[in-house]
Amino acid sequence: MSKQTQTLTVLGQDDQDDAACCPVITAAPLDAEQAAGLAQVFKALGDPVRLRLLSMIASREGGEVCVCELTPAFEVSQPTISHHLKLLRQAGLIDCERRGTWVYYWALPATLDRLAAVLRAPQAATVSA
Amino acid sequence: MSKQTQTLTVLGQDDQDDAACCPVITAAPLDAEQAAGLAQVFKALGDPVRLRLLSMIASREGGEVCVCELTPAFEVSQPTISHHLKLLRQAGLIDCERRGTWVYYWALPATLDRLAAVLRAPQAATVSA
DNA sequence: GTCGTGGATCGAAAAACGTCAACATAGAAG
DNA sequence: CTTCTATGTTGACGTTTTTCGATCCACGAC
Repeated sequence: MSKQTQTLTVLGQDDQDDAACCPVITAAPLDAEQAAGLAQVFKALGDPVRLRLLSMIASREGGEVCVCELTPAFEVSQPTISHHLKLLRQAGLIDCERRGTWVYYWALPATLDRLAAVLRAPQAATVSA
Repeated sequence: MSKQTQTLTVLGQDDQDDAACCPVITAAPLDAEQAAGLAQVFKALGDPVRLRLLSMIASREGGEVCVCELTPAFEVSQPTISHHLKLLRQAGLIDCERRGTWVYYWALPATLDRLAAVLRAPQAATVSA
């Protein structure tokens, strides 16, 4: 199931060095390559249906949501939901696994955190709990 | 200059109550209205040129950048830059003012912070400096 | 006033996007 | 095997977006 189209890794999830790992918009101008990668992730968030899908998945207590729960929550067709889920997955925001008849999706919080870090102004310090 | 098309206020910049002010993606599913407003702001970030423009403006020490500095930094035409700046302004991410011959843009960090808060997973606590 | 420059606006063309109906695929149950 | 259900994929269509050249407006200089 995880072999469709390859997932983005533009945010440097694996090899974070020091500062090259996560650009911050308020710190320095993005170069074209960083901007292109980040833009694709933000673009994935730039649709109301995808935002609601992501929030339904990311806010789920158990961490996983079956597609059969997502589809009836919208007024668009099932192929459209499937298409949006694919885009969210290609953006590295969610992942999925087939278990029997059903497919379950979960959020990838590392991507969300890194996106938040890109936007965060430097006036607030973060302390890990 | 600030009378073109009206600026978005979907993030509740003015009247933040308690939790209704700033939805958090990992806390609860977004309703359709919240998602529509947030999607428009994220869509504004979903373009490489706009991301670079925003980072050039937001990272400027003095806080202001003249359009005459932004335009030659890209390989697209001046009307295109003007168009992207307009979209960023309609998203509430930047604002501008004409001063004599030139127009200066600056970032609106409150919008950036609120977007970051929407994405932030609950596992990290923030402490204001 | 006229002229020149910085920047926004106006169409228009090409590309990308969102959506659907139709079809394909994977697994469960007979 | 066949059949049924849950999802993903394909191809097409209408809409939106991105980009440009041409034009217009605001301002300073003269």
